[in-house]
Amino acid sequence: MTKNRRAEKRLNRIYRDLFNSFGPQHWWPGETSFEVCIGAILTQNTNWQNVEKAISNLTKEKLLSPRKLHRLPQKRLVQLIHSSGYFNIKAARLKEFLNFLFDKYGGSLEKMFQEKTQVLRTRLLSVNGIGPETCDSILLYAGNKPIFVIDTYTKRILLRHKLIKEDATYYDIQELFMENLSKSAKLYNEYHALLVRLGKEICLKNKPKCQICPLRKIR
DNA sequence: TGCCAGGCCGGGT
DNA sequence: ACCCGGCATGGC
Repeated sequence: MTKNRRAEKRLNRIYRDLFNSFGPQHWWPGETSFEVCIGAILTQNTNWQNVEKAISNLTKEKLLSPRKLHRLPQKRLVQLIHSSGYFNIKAARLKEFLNFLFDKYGGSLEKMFQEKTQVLRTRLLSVNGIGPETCDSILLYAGNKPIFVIDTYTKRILLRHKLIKEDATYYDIQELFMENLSKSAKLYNEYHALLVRLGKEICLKNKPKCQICPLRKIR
């Protein structure tokens, strides 16, 4: 996929329409970079509301730091993140991430993000439990790196606009955005947040002719 | 009530 | 190289 004037125009128009309609989304809805990393893992295939409860438990217990979570027994972690669902597997994934963070960067996110982005991306993807979306969410929303995040909402919306085909992969879709938009973390941040907002605002499955959609093509 | 939510892994073809 | 079952809660 190379730069494509038509795609460029449509993607910019979609962004403009969404921003005009919804305004800035102030993403990621987390306080610190570390909280973003934890949230990115906890929200895998899970409603954000359930994740917020889990994060709020960790906050209350003052456990929301790499060192504290690294030391916390996994059984206790399972209890605290119970509301986020898949608690056993997610506790293990959080531990995998923390082990990685301490092994490679002495537990410092700051050090981790000093790594060259592409190198860090490859390394994060090798952590068990971190796939493309979780990895890119960490890079963009915790590390402020210009990497576009793709999720199910994004794919669904682009399908409706016929900007991609059904069989497009994560990387196909990511390339479409990154080849055709200016390489800006701020833009990627807001754009993806707006797509999620749109995905939540309208029910694409049950309301095929939603009236409130700001994008005329999504009905 | 049943369906869905800001995925990813591992085993089977 | 795909395909699919499993993982689990809380809200509507």
